[in-house]
Amino acid sequence: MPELPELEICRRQLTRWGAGRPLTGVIVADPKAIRKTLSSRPSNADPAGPQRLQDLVGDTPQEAVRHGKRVGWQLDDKAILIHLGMTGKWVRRPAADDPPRHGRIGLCFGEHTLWMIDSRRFGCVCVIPSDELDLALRGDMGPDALLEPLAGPELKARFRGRRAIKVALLDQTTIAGIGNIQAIEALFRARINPTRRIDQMTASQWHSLSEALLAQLKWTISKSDAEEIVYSSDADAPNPFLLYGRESEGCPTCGTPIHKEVLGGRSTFWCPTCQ
DNA sequence: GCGCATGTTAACTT
DNA sequence: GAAGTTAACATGCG
Repeated sequence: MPELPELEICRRQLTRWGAGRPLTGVIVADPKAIRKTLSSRPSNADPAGPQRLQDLVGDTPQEAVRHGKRVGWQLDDKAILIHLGMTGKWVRRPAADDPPRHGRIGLCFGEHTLWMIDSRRFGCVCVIPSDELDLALRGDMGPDALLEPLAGPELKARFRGRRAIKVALLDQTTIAGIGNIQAIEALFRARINPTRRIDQMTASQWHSLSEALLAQLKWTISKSDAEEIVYSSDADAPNPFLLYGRESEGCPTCGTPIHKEVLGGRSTFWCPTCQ
């Protein structure tokens, strides 16, 4: 379930599981998961990708890094660039196990194999030269919402046009890392209506939003971290969010039924009273 | 069978 | 052109 918090967990896990250990093998269960550039389309697969990945065997990865929803993992003179799409995640399994369901790419470190599993196949990996990693990670994205948080005035300055604030938050070129759920929850924390036009937001609202974004991300990360130390099937995990997925339930603050509406093509939830 | 899904982006429409 | 909106991608689930 990847937005910025899940990618931050992914970064920590890859580091914990593989940094400083030589890569002993790779398994390409789905060649189309390796693309020339980060792309959500399997049709953009890199024909030379499997060989490029194979060539990394023997190299040793360093600490993984992250910008927005992208993760980079530098090895000796190449780097792996990772995007998890809608349904990707990494798990660690004993090397002797069969490939997990929807396992796409396996990175072997002796006794264990790290698997990227991704049912919907929007996720991908790329193998690039190390010196291209920084540029590939950042691309034309805005500052990372967690590592480079903006105060109210700076935040306001980055938002142009008249779009609804919730739609603008999902635009990665403005701020990198905010997805649909984090946008919904942060706007509730800031008590801002998701349909509010960005050119009509007050200085006070930009300030609230700035604090709410950071608090929301940190909260989700701390929550996931505790749960994800031991990986378990996340099939029917309880919904930990205040508004997301709770249409018609009572607002946690005032009890008003939560409103759901599609904004910018994605389901959006808010409290008609508090926001 | 139908509707929906946490991301990205090509293709439309204003 | 700019800006905003929708459909499509591939697949599973309730």
